[in-house]
Amino acid sequence: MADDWISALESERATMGRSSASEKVADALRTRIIEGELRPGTRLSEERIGAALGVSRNTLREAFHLLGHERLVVHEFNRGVFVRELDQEAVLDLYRFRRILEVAAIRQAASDHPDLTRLHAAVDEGSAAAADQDWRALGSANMHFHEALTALSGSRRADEAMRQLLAEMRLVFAAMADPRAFHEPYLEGNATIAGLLEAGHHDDAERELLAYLERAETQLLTAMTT
Amino acid sequence: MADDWISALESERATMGRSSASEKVADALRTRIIEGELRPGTRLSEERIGAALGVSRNTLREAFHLLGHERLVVHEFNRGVFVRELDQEAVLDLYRFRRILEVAAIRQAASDHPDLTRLHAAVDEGSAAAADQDWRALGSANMHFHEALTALSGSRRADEAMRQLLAEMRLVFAAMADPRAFHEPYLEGNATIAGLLEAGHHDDAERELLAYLERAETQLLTAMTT
DNA sequence: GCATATTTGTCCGTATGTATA
DNA sequence: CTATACATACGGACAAATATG
Repeated sequence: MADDWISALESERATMGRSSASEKVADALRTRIIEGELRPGTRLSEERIGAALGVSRNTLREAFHLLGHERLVVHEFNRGVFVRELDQEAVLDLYRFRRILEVAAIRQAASDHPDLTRLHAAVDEGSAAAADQDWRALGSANMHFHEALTALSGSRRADEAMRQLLAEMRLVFAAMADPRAFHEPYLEGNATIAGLLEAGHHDDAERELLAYLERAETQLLTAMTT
Repeated sequence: MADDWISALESERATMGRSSASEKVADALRTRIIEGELRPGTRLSEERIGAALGVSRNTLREAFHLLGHERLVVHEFNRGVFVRELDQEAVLDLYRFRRILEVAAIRQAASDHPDLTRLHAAVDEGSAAAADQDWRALGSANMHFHEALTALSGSRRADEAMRQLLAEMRLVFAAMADPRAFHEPYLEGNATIAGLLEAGHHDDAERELLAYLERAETQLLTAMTT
């Protein structure tokens, strides 16, 4: 059947005993969206999901708001809540914003000379994941790298904006056929950028990052046309 | 029959009829927060406000979520929602992020050579407000200028981030004793930046902007210590 | 520290309005 | 056009957490 995911949701009921019910519901739905189990475009019916999770519609609506805040779902008035679908224009804007945040972080690092251990840790995490051939972990490590890079800007808001942005990018990644082919090439790029920053060559690091983002963007866009 | 009123109603429908009850409630609360009528730190009781506005608690809670997304209120679990209070650290981060967004916009403008009419319009709007001695309008014009400046980056996300950021800054402005003394000096700075961009002197525009933001930031921070 | 009152978190039932087959 | 399914919104209820005396 096409909606096996709804019966799979029922197994979550046991773990949802304590603390903010709406957040628990949001967590359950978020992982299923990020894992690609809930495909973009599917409508999230209040009645059916509420019944499956054993929560009231009020609580469920609060969870929908949380996910809407993260842009993982879109709310259409009087029509319901749908898993977000990213079109090419959305991906373009995602990368425009990434360039703004990550370039600003590198330039800030040029004057601050901040600690880079988090950045190197993310590179190591990626190497380990690649060695284990765990492509999902490799994707996570890649995101951790860019989170750590953005953190160099010293702005919590920039951090949070990047976290949100990367969560949205998972919507596209989940639809990618071959996660290895997509994530693996960027492992070397991350190491290069970290090395250049460590050596104080911030201009080179910026150039490498921009080339890196350009490659990733075009690769994603061409994958979306097919 | 003279049923002109039907078409008159339909024009209303385009603007008003689209909004849900929770959005209307959020609008009402937002203006009261921005105008300073609801001071930072005050708790927004579900029961009292619900009764005052004639909406149910469920609807009111949805409105609270909307305002929470805009960071105008903070939600403390099992305690309620409060009008957000910005401390000095919050203002520091606000300005850190403004520098990132606005500097990125100017650098993008240096390569894109985009249309600057919106920017000049905001400057004119400020001049008119100053001539009318309407300091509230001057504050709005100032915000429109920075929105228009950020728009030069070409990123919708950057636009939205700046809109949110400026809405939060109103929380501090509302607490300022003398809006004239605060907003008036920046009118000249806006005109200078717009002129430098028009002339293609983007580096000078960036320097002027950074000095401008530095002044505003320290002025706000010192005003907050008293 | 305790007992009380208040307020939020959550759920339920229902009525109304809206979209779609 | 009708019928069905669904979202929106209301009001009441109770448990749990918090604030107050």
